[in-house]
Amino acid sequence: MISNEKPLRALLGERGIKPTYQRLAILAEVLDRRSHPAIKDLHFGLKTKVPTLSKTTLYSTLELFARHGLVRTLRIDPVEARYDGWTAPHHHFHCERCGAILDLNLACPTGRRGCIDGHEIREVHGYFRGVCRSCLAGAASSASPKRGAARAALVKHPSRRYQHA
Amino acid sequence: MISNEKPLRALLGERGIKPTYQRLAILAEVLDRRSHPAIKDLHFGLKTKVPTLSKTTLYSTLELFARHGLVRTLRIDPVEARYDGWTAPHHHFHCERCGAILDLNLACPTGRRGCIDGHEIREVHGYFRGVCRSCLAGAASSASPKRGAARAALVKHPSRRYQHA
DNA sequence: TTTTCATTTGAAATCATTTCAATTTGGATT
DNA sequence: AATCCAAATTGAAATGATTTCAAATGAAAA
Repeated sequence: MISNEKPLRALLGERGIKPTYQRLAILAEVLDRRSHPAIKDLHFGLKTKVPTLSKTTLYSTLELFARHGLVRTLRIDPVEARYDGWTAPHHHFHCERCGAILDLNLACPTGRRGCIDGHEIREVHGYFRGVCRSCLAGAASSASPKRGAARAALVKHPSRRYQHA
Repeated sequence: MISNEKPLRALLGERGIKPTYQRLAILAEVLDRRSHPAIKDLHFGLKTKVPTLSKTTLYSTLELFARHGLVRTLRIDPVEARYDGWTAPHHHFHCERCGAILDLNLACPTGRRGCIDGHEIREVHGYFRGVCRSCLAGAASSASPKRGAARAALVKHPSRRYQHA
């Protein structure tokens, strides 16, 4: 019952990852989302399709995927890891008001690899922080996120932490 | 008993921050370190000078400093926040072996401010991850850090998490 | 001195992440 | 189909950074 199952199986197969039901579902979910979901968002989103799915499996599976370049782990949110199914080089913006993480179109050496100062570069992240367009437009009100440098409120499709009750 | 106290007082004074003994000590410590210490490192490093210093004070004080541009909060280490007393725009490299965070000399728009795609940019971070020069040189052995994507061992001046017992 | 207000403190709570042992699964073999 | 085995999954417990909170302290003003 996983939509688009064929190409997903292929994606895993190419990397020698056994295509279990959970893995296919997780991969489908993370590739389908543009909002850079956190573990708990994926857990919530998958609970209908895979009711028994544990967070432990989510953690280990996403680490597996990241290791094989299927997803990127974003550490821009101080509270929790966010996952990105779009692996082409691009930058990210984190709104400190609503917590949304947005893709940025910006020429930059995110694709840069090789060595710098003798260090072997394996990942490059351009992290921009500030207040997003919607929040600037006065979009929403206040209700402070509990942790991190972020302040005020919600809007959009952010990590659940930033949403109203 | 805080070395270099005068200029530190000035730094705080300019920003209207009351120069308490704790704040002066914390500021001195964070400015003096090149290793991007975590809270626990600062706590450890200050315990002689300020034996009663609580982590709560460290957290709140560093947040205060960050808000006033005296330090930068780095989120490149998945486990804990690291603090940087060097506020000029520059990039960072995180070694996934030993956990060290190193400054990179690299022309890049870390200084970029203003708006992108309508979002107001307040901070820019260039995060590079990989294996540092020392670790590549076969520097140290193995003893896995407990969390994060990082694997193997220690070396250098990393967050205590990555050090041998 | 007394009042007042900000700062500091330590203990407890929160919560993402990791660890771990037990269970389940699915493929291979009989 | 039944059995076996290694890998995958699970849930519960542990870990540890960070936050919350109320009480204690300190320092300046009245």
